Amino acid sequence: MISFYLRAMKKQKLILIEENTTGTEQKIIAAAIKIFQAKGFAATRTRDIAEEAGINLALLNYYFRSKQKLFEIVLLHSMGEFMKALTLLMNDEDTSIEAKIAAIVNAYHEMLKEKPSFPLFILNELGHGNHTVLLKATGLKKIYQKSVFALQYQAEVDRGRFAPRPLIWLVTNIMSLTIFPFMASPLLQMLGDLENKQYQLFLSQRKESVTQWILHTLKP
Amino acid sequence: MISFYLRAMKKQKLILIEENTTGTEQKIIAAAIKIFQAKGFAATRTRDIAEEAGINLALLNYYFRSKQKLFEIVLLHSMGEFMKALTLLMNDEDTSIEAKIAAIVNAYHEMLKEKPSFPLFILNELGHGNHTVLLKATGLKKIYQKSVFALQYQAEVDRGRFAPRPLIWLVTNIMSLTIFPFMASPLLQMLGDLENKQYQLFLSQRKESVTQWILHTLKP
DNA sequence: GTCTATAACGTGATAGAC
DNA sequence: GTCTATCACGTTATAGAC
Repeated sequence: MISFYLRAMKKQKLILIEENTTGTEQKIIAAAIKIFQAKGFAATRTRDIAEEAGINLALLNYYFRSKQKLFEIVLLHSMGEFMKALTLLMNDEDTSIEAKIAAIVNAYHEMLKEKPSFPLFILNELGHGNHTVLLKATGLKKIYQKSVFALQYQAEVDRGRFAPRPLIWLVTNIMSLTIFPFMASPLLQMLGDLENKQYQLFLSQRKESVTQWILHTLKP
Repeated sequence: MISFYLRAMKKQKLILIEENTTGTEQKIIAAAIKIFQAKGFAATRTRDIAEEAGINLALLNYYFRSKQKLFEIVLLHSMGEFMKALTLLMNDEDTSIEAKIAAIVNAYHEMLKEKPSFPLFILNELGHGNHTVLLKATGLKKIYQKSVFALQYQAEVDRGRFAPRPLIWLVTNIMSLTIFPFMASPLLQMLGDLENKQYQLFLSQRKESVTQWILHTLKP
């Protein structure tokens, strides 16, 4: 996975790094992913990353020139992970669009159960720095606009089964309904007076309804 | 507004500060709100706040003992602003629950048009530090659980018009559908290939449908 | 209350030995 | 490639004059 994004970045001439990453390099990247995602760019100290990787601070600067460069690799990789569910499932030739939506909702739930801090990290960093360049480097837009999913959606619109709106309406609703409840868990847990386990249960029960709600938003 | 929260914090013995805030104190708080909300705790330098307030750095530490203390005031105030739309509108005796939902959706849109970075700031800081204590200090839970809105909701559930689920289901959907599109604007703008103005238009057009979608999620 | 000057500390990055 | 030691700088916080 990582090498894929390194290749993408190389194409964009954003970084100059060899693909054949050594074991140490991998360890550092893995540690950086963990710490950066948990604390964000500003609150992260390169010393923490080095410690997590079990290596020395100097070595970190030997492999990656600076904190910023290392961060860009992490952000790009995170973006890829974050979009993986979407992009992979969107190009299944054999399933209906309804089935795809259900699969995407499910995939996001599985991922966010493991990494609830994921979307907050990405959206936060995307909002702060000028990382729009990086966004484009992932080639996300193309994958999204030329997907089987997009074609199926347009076909349904043409047939009059879906309201005639740009695809972004649907994607916005899918993400809103699936991702936000994970991002806002501290707030919603407090309001609903729910313990961690109870909140997890709420989310999984809710998941069963989400796909139906999304499909309803498509009606003309 | 600020004094209200200072009073709340005083009750909780979290900070020791006089209510009769001077002009200078207000200027510092206003500056702190602006900078902290824009950049988050870690990325903010007290120097920036002092400059924004037009005063000296030492003065900032004279009024507020530390960066942390000042931040807690800002976070608590921000929480209040963020929930204001919800809590005020939830206690209108004269409107139906449907009208309340529409009003809340509208209020959030108005607020987020002005301050799009608001929710990202709050959720991010809430997720990082141990600010759960602060959350409780706002007394949000009581306002929420004992509101007219909550009573109306329960009445509709008892009458069988709404599916028998805890109120948190509804609140989660309201927030998800209204707030997330603002938080994820860099990502969604890129995917939808929309300029800033086009994206604003998308959001306002979308708003017209959101209330209906929310009402649909209530059906048994 | 408000300022200047500075202390005390933390952090990113590098020099240089091995 | 990997380490120890250290630099150079920025930042929070305080001391002390006015």
